[in-house]
Formats: sequence, structure tokens, C-alpha cells
Amino acid sequence: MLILEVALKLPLHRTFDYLLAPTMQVEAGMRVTVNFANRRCTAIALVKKDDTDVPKEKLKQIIEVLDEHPVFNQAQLSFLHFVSQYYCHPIGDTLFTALPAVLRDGGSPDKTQIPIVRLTEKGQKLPTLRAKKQQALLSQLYEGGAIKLSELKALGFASQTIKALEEKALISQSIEHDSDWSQNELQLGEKPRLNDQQATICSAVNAQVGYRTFLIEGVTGSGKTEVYLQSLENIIKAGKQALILVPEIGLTPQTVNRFKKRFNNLPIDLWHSNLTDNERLHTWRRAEKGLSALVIGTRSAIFLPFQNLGMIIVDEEHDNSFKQQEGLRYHARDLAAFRAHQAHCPLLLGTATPALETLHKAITNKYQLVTLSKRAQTQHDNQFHLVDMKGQPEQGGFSPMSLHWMEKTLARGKQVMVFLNRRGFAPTLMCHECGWLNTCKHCSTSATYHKNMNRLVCHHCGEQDFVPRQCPDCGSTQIMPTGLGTEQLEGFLSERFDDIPVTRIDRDSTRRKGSLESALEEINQGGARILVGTQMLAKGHHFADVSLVIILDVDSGLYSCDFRATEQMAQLITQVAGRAGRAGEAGTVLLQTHFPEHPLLQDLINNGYGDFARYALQEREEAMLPPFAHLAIIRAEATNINTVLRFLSDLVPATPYPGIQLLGPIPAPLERIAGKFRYQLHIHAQQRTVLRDYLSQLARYIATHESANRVRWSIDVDPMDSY
DNA sequence: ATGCGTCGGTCT
DNA sequence: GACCGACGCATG
Repeated sequence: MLILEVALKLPLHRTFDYLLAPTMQVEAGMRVTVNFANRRCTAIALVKKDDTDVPKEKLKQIIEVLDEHPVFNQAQLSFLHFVSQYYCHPIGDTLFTALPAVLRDGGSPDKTQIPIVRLTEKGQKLPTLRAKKQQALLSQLYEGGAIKLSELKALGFASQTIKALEEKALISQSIEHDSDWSQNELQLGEKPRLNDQQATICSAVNAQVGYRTFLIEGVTGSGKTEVYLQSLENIIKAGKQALILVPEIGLTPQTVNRFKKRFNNLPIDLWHSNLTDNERLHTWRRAEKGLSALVIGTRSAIFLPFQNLGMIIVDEEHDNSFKQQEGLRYHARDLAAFRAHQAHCPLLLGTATPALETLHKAITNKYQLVTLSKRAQTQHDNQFHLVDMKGQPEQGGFSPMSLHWMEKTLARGKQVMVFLNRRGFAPTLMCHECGWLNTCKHCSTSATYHKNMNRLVCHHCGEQDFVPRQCPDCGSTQIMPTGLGTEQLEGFLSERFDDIPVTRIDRDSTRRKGSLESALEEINQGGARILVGTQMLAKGHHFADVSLVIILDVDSGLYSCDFRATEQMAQLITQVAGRAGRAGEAGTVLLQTHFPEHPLLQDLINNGYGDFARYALQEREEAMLPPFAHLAIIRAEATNINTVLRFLSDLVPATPYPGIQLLGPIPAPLERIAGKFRYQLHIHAQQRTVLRDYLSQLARYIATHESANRVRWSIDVDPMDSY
């Protein structure tokens, strides 16, 4: 009797056995179709065996083997088994999360054709055109080289622009054919000389045989990317592939072009959330066949099945977008360490502001710490100033001192960046007469007032509502916006600085495709200008003319229930500061706070992030928080509050498990979202292995004993926030 | 996840 | 007596 154990796309921590006809050729990692609960499903073959504990009469036949070659090779399978165990996530769902949608739905792996757009010979001469958009497209192709049609469209170029240029025979489209790049002579673009520090790092990386993680702690502008580029050179010369992971909004044309320019005759693929299903499959297959030399991608690129991986780089490794916040809650940076280990290759983690977890591993010599301290472009360090807000008159959220600085800076024709991590006009509406506050009907929070739309929008469930004319409680018409949002700042500043253009950058202002690009373009035209924005403004973009940065809500990071808030605020302050004063002169960073004497804040501005981080690590150690302990959260939600509470209470054992501390059930920071009550159980362990053992036991307990169907529950290992 | 059977209630 | 939704359960 032949039995095949398969994994199905289910939230169950178990696999299923099927009868396998002796004529069927199947290997682990191939897809098969089966009948499951009276439905046809695609499943992944795991193990062939000749017996099973399942009663014979229950067994069904494998209907069909879909693949000639496994969609997951052995290395990929063992990687995903590890992922499934580490994150306590069902193996089936783990495998299907890693698989491109086309293959998930049983489609063929081999029929994608992707059109590529390139300059014709005539186009190479870069003629001057009257049409602005067409000219921009030409320069993009000139700068960035041949590009997938879809990527071009993703950059905001319209079909008619492309068509117009095709008619003028300046560009052409073709279907890409596979070619083996590893035999090509490497043609390198222009490359700068490395400074001493860069050279030392590169030679350490080049000398590395096998796995090793390097943490490159380098301030903004210190030339991290150049270290990446020159380290990659050796890997590529050896005919190996490399993966470059970037944060969600880090995949800008500038970044990509830099790689394309250096390795101009190498196939470079991109991987991000805007790809179509077919493009995804295409890139997946190219990685698998070894056809791509470099893949630059966001977090899910960590699942690509490289044939011959020679290096992984994680840029801005501290960035939170590497952690998936639903389903399989993996951290791409952490998984990168496993993959690099598995592929016996180096892993480069680069950032100006290392995550405390990463820094700790470097300090304890699990990772090799290397430092880039020299700014390549500017010699001056930014000046930090703490603006004491205690007892100060406030105007639109600004202290008089901040406004004074702004006036001086703008008068010099420089740009000012104002940073506030809250979009919308005001976080709440309040009745001046009775103190009524508008709250979201479905969530335990207030809906944010958006003046432009004249609506109340809940940022958690998306519910929109009209603005009431009268207070629902007392009937007063004195309903006032309270608190600050970016939209309000924009309004205040354009009135206060009458003749100075103000640009707002946040999720609302950049929703339309291409609007971020055009805003950035406007900003880089230079001249006096005010930029207002959220986190978005802090990440990845370079603004040459900004010489003053003001951060308004520093205090929200100093006193928060989330123990990571301080770290994140420090990273933000440092990153934002790095955006200022790049053009040869020192920038100024103003931090508005009610706690100017706060020791961590003092340490940060006097001694820099590196010092702050080492101090913050001591605090973590004293409090036994990560990285000195390991956390997991069991989250559960249901419409009925008692159902959730009972579910979680049942998980707390009568006698404590050795090495494990449990806390809860406690309400999530937002107890109610979209009508569901949300509670959680915090699990705390000194030892990683203890946590892992405990969680796998717990998962099995929930699956068998609990009427777990009545709540939505999930396990979050190494949670980034407690939402 | 998802479809199925059971149970209790309501509607005609 | 038919019909409907909520709930519990098994899926190989």
C-alpha cells in the first residue's frame, strides 16, 4: 500500500494521508489534487510512506499529480518546515503563503510571458521631445535600462505615453528570453573609490566563506549602498544570485537604478506587492532557474526559491515593515538569517539605527559588528535642540521658538520638514459645552476628523461618518476639533506662512497613483518650502534643501505602554535627522517635548543613536524584556466578550509551566475593533527553546481540546506591537 | 476554511 | 409541517 502525506491550505496543525496509485510519479514538494471534505483541492506532497494510522476505509485516492518537478525543492521544504515550527503556524498555510497565487490555485508553472520595454537604437541617442511625459519615460529607460512593461506602468507612465514613443520608434517591446548571465563577462558601471572603513568591511565580507551575519551600523550618507554594491560584485562574479530585502516603501526608482547602473548587463528582478499574479510567478521561476542575478524585493521575497543563493542583504534592517502583521506573522530579517545559514552565505544587515535585538546579537558576537561613521557627502553633524514645551504658549502645535526657527530657515530659501505621526485634521471632535467626544461605533477609539472630506474616519475599521452639526448629547453647536493631525498642520502653516508653498505627505495625500512621485519632484525643485508629514516622510527619500526638521510628538514615544515605543522614536528621530542638511551644511533638528531632561532623550541627542541603544539595552535587561527574554502573544477576537475571555482563560494552566510566565487575558490596546472584542495572552520565557516547546504544546492543546471554532485566534511569535 | 447535520425557534 | 439561522463538528 502506498500512502502520500499531504498539506492542505487549512488553519489546522495537521496533515492528511491519501492513497497513492503505484503508477503515479510523485516527490515531496509537488502539487497534487485531492478530494477533501467533498471538495477538490490542491495540496502539497510531503512524505511517501507504506502505512498509516488512519482507518483504511477513510482513505481516498490522490486524483492527480500536477507537477513534473517539485514547486518546492528540499531546501525550500526544510526552510518552510522551520518557519512553520518557529511561528507555530500550520504547515499547510505556511507552504501556501510562500507559493505564488498562480501555483496556489493549481495553475501551470511554465507559461508566463512578460513584455519588456527598452530603448531602440534611435532612442539611445536620447532626443529632446516636446512632450514632458514622453521625455521622462525616455530618461527613465536611459537611466534604469530595460524594464518590465508593468514596472513602467507602476512608475506612473500611461499606456498612451508608451504607445506614442513606440510609434516614434524610440522604444520597443519584446518578450524576454532566458539567458545564462553567469557566463557573461561582468560589465560594471562607474564605481567610486571606497574610504578606509568601507574597504575594511568589503574585504571582511569578501573573505567570508560560508554563513556569517554582518551588522553594518552606518549613519545616513556614510555609503552603505556602496558597500552592498562592491560586496555583491564578488558574489556575482562567482555566478551566484543575491537577494536584497528593502522596506515596503524603500523600493524607489532611485534605489533600483543604482543597482541597475552598476550591474548594467545583469538581470535584476523586482518583487513587491504591486506585481500581478503572472509577474510573481515569472520572477519566482527566474529565481528558481537561476536566471535572475539579483532580486530586490520587500519582505515576501524571502520565500523565493533561489537556485544558487550567494548573499542576502537586508537594508534598513530595523524597519518594522519586515514583520508581517497577519496570517503567518514572520519577520523577513530573522528568516534571512536562517536562509543565509542554510545557503552557507553571508548576510548583511544595514542600518543607521539597529534594532535592539540585532544590536544585542552583534554585541554578544553572534553577529559581526562593523561601523561606518564617516559621512561621505557632508562633514557637518546635525544640531539637535530640545524645545521645552512646559508652560509655553502653543500656536497650531508649535512653540514660539519653533516658529522663529522656521521663519529664519525659510528666509534663507531653505526647506523645513515638520513631522507628526498622526494623519487627518484632528484626532477627535469634542463638544465645548458638555465634553462629548465622538467615538467610533465599532471600535474603542475616536474617529479622526478629516476636514477635506468633511467626514469622520475611523483609522482602525475605516468606517466613515458625517460630521454632526449639533452635539448628540446636549444639542450644542459648539463642536470643536481637538488635538493635532497633519492635515491641520498643513492648514495652519499655509496661513501662517502666507507665500510659502506647503506640501503634505501621508497616506491620505499620496493615495492616488503617482501623487507621491509628483510631490517629491516638486519638493526637489528646491526653494523655500514646508513639508508636513507622517512616518512616510522619514523613510527613504532624500531632500537636499531641507535644513530644519521639527518633530512635534516626541513625548508619545517617551511614555507609552509599548516597551518598543522609545526605540522606535529614537530610530525615527535619527532617520529624520539624516534627511536634513545633506548639501554641505549642518541641519538643525528641533524636538518639541515636555520632558527635555529625560535621560534617554538626552543620551540620544548628546551621544547619538549608538549610545542611546546601548543604554536602552541595559533598561531592557533590567526589565527582562526582549532581547533578554522571548515573547509571544495569543490573540483572540469574537463578537461576544465572554466567548473570548473563556477561550483565553482556559489556556492558563492551573500549575505554572516551568520557565514560562503568562499574563492575561488582557484587553488589546484597542479593545474593540469593527465590532469584535479583542483580548490577548502574553507569554514570556527566558529561553527560546522553552518558549518553542511550550507554544507547540499549546497549539496542539487548542486544536484538540478547545472549541476553538468560536473565536478567531492566532499566535504571534516575537510580536512587534501589542495590537 | 468550509460544508454538513443537528437543534430550536419561527412562519404559514 | 416546512423553513431558517446558529452552532458544533469532521475533514484522510
